[in-house]
Amino acid sequence: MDFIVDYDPREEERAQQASIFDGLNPAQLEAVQTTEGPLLVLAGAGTGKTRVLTTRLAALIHQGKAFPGQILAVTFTNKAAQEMKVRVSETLGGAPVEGWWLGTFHALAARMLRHHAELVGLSSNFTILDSDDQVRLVKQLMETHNIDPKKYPPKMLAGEISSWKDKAKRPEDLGADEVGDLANGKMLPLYRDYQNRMKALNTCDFGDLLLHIITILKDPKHADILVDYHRRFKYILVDEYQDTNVAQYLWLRLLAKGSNNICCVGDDDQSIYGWRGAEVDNILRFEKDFDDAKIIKLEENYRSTMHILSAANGVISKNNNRLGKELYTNIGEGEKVNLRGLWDGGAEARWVGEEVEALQNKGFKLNQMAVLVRTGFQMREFEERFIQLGLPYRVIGGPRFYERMEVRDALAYLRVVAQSNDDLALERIINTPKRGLGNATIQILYTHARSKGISLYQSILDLTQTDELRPKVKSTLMKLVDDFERWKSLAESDLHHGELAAQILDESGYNDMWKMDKSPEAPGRLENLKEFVSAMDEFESLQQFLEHIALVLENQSNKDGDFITLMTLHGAKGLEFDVAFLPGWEDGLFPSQRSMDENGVKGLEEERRLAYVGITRARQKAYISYVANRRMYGSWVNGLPSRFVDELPEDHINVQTEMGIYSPDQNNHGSNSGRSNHWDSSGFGGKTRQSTPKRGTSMAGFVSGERVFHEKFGGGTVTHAEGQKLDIEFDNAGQKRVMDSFVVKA
DNA sequence: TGGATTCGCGTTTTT
DNA sequence: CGCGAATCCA
Repeated sequence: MDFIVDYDPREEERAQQASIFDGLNPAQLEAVQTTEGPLLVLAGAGTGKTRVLTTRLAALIHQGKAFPGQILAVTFTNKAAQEMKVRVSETLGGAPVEGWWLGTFHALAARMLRHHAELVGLSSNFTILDSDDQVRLVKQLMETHNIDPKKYPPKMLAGEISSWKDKAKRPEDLGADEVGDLANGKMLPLYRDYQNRMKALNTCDFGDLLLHIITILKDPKHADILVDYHRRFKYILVDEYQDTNVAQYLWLRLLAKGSNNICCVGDDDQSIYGWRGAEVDNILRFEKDFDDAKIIKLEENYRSTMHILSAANGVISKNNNRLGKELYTNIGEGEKVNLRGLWDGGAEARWVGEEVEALQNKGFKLNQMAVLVRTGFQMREFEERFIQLGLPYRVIGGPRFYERMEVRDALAYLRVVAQSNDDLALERIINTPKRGLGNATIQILYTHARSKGISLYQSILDLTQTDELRPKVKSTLMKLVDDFERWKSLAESDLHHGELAAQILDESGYNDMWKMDKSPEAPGRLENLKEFVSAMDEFESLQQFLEHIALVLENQSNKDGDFITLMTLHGAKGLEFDVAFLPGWEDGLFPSQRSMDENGVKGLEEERRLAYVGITRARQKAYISYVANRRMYGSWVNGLPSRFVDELPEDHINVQTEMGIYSPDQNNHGSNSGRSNHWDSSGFGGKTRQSTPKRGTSMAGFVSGERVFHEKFGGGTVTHAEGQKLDIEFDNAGQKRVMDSFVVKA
């Protein structure tokens, strides 16, 4: 059986010699050693949860309780899977971990599904669509259903379908009340068609990987399959449990019902992927579904100083929907969290730059500093400033390698070679590079394909036998299928697929297209294509490579050198830095207005968890800042300090201010200030704001050479930098009211 | 068909 | 403002 990997019996010997449990605290030890039955480990930030998981895994093997192949270790991201592999391997003295059931939900589900694909109408070489393909498919289907893409953006409808899949709902599982009247009530037929089309194309989207395998495992007709997996997996380990969606939960539950030995590790306070289907409720359900479940909390933090932890605790304690943990540390008091209000985004970037340089002089390494922003556009100002200062920085995020246009194009060629029924891939590259095959031609091909119920590729083969197409078009298409047929036979020969890819890119003219291109990105794209080809060499088959690139491939970020890191708060999860800068704490930006508008209290609480994640990234120093003026989408927007600023516990904060900027008064600026109930008013951002400023906004600007700071917001007391106090009442009708303005010397 | 121009809109991000 | 998509026009 391919999934069983023997372990080296000398491991036990090694275990005798060096205890892998050294240095674990009692709670961690208990979590590691409670190997029988369901266990939920609630582990706060920086409490060593990954260590618990890896130690546990290693211990199971060390102690001979399970072979690697009998352990299902599931993580949420590839990064986490990678880290786990490395650490387990280290603990086991360098044992290889290839072939273990250790990986992400999607990768493991895909692996299972390959064995049983025919049971859901697929063949085992199905390809995996990315979200871009999904949207294009939805868009195509919308046409046949007469759904207006202007009224209903394809992206939105694709999102709706994905969210059903996140909940493990197939079209036939959806009740009338669950469908809603989106797209004039045509969502269900659209979803049904979408699924049928996917089967015809022999593809899965990400949601399908889990959906299909759940369908199979649940089916009483295939009870033997589930029984088989139950026999295989003696232990199940799950990381980042708070990020699981319903489908992932169901999958886990189905598999865990065999041995009942399931250990989940997570932190409800760090659930920041709710917008993508994660359900914190899965943590609560755990106790219900596994009635003898044991719960262990890890609350001792080994990362941050007490002031930082207390600041984080203070903020997160404002969330009502949480299980409740209070982190503590023995590291020491440390420094208070620095809080600073500034004039605008430029000033904020300059200030951060100054602090960074000062810290460098004190011996802090750039590698141990990070600027963590809520949204990507905030990065620009920091980049500009860092460039001016000559500070080396590294931006994490942005488009991933395999999301780049040229990589996806190259991939599309290979997908057609691997599976010529992949219409979406073929459509992508049929006229890339330009071959003179425009919309009109593609429509003809599609019409033919649809009427015959065949694939695009097939319909090219058909139509090139007739005279329905213009001679020029016909010969171009014949050349194209000739090429593909040749590449397909090469793929089956023993030509290495790396070489095959290189050949395809050359012969198709794709490489030339970029060589001719004068744009500044072109050289980089060629570089990426080279990398793409060399990445292929590491895989045994084209099939394996395609799966890897769809599910696994990471951005390679060079860790060498001393760089300050610039990334979003989401990207920072699981990382830690000596120094964390948290700029942009303005209401509407953070917490994000949209999150609050769309998801109300739930959205706000998720934003608050994001704040918690942000603060707890810092080991020694945290800097929080907000500005009065920020440039967004080309125009100036004025903001108030985030409500999270108000929530920072005073005792752990070192408040700094700058001219013309107020700092909130802790006593009078609280929850009944009128702000907290009004996230649904369009108080911030967007076009509405400019024409009708509402309560909750302030205005600031330059008037005749002097800085004038107008207050136009309601609620509470505001202290200005100069010590003036300004009492402001808010208008219950939500009307904007200029309460006062004053002049600050420039 | 495809280059040029206007339009419209704008989190976070994993697989 | 800046980018991608839709639309226009040769």
